[in-house]
Amino acid sequence: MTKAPPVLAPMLRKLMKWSALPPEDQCAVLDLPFSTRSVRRGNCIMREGDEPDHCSLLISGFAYRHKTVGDGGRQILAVHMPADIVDLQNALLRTSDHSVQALSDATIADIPRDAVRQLAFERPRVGQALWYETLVDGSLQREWTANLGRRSARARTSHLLCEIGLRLEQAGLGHRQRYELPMTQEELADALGLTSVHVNRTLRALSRDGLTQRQRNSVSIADWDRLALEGDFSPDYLHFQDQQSSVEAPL
Amino acid sequence: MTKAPPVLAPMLRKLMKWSALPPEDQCAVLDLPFSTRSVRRGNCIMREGDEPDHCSLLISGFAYRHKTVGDGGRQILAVHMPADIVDLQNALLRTSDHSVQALSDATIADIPRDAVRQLAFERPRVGQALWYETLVDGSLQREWTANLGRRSARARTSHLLCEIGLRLEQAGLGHRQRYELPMTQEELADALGLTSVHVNRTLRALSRDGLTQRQRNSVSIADWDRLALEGDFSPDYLHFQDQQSSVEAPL
DNA sequence: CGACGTGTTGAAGGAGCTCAATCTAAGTGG
DNA sequence: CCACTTAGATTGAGCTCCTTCAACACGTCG
Repeated sequence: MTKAPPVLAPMLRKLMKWSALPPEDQCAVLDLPFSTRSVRRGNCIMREGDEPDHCSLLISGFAYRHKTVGDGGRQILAVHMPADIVDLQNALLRTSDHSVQALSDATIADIPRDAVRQLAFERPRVGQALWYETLVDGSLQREWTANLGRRSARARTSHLLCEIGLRLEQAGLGHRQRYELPMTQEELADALGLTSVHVNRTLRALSRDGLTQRQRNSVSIADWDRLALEGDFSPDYLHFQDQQSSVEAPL
Repeated sequence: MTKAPPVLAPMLRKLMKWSALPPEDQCAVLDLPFSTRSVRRGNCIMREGDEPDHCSLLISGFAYRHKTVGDGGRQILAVHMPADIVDLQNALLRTSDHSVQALSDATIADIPRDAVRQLAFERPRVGQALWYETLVDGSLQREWTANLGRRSARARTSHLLCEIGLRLEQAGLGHRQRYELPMTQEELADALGLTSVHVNRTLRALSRDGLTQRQRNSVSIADWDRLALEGDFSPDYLHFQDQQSSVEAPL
């Protein structure tokens, strides 16, 4: 369906981290049917209550999952980067329980859910890798929950900056201490369970204290160790240690 | 390994909700090797950082998952009831990223992780049901995140009481408006990201306003609709609608 | 240029926290 | 059966972290 680097190659690379796949399994992944689409910054990739017949892979750009609560507030649940399968749950669950929206202009590959399901069960090794994805996703969600529930604004913010840096680095998309993150303070606030005003003050304070700097969309972390300490960040929950080629991301 | 009602029957019943299993798959589930153990209230079933070689099924009693953060605070991530597989993630992930502790005296069945993995991939229908479990678990975790991040103490508390009621009812363990919940206000506080003092005041206020009553470990919800409204509770995220025999739990 | 989205800052208020005392009920041992 | 203990619930007073409201600054883009 495509030429040199196949569109689904990033997905395959990601799955291979969890278990080595024989060539025929690799081909099966790359040969999955899909259709791509472009989404502009701010637009929805999937909406809560939808009953999508496909799983979406983020090819380029950033996105986030979120829920809207009764009083109109929005809670961002996760931030996604290229190669993330943003809604693997659609493979089995009928109704989407949250929305996914683009943080930047993005490209999506939609893979029919039946194809994903079939792949998972005809090729157990691929299925296992997909299950891994789901489980690690759950681990991130648990840490996010703890972050919101039991840390101060300053710690929450530090933690988020560390997490995103490390994930980007791990995905080969940048350096943990210097990366581009297309999120406004308003969006950061919704991710952190704070108001944009308070995020502003918190970022300002981190900057004043020589921990980070931020201008436009770029984040640079001046003192990783101190930021990790302040953010109570320890990367175990990312489960890098479960990966095959533990390239390792020593803290 | 056992006589009349087999120990793993509750697990099978749960999995069957997601997809009808042929008799031989059912037998395979019931024939899983396991060993049981008793855990006293307050004791650990699994500890963060452990590398367990088994998945634990909660046979009787209540339990909760939690993480400890830097300053000693504790965040409860989920509450579990009989028939829940409290750590399916151990089937694949090496290191546990959170702890599981007993809320009441409890019985656990430990199933070797290799057996779970093998079952999942030799019997795709069972594998699919297990994957369902993982995905629904993720959905609950997302809602929990939103609850902590964007709702007031009163709404959070109401939401939790609704969720647990409905899940107990769904599991055939009680009535949504009247159930036993062996949690102290301290534990509720750690689940809600609040202090026990504030939980006390909030519960008191809910009681004063005629929404709920609580004495010792029993919860009774006087006005379900109003509590659900206050708690911004809508049960879609529990994914009952994805179940086979939609016995349905109409709100 | 004017408008809009985003970031920045101040001042005031409030939801929830801390600290600390008191109350209650269920053990537990004599 | 009662004194004693103890875990948990309850309540008050004061404080603080974060929110709300509002104004202003800055840059981009029509």
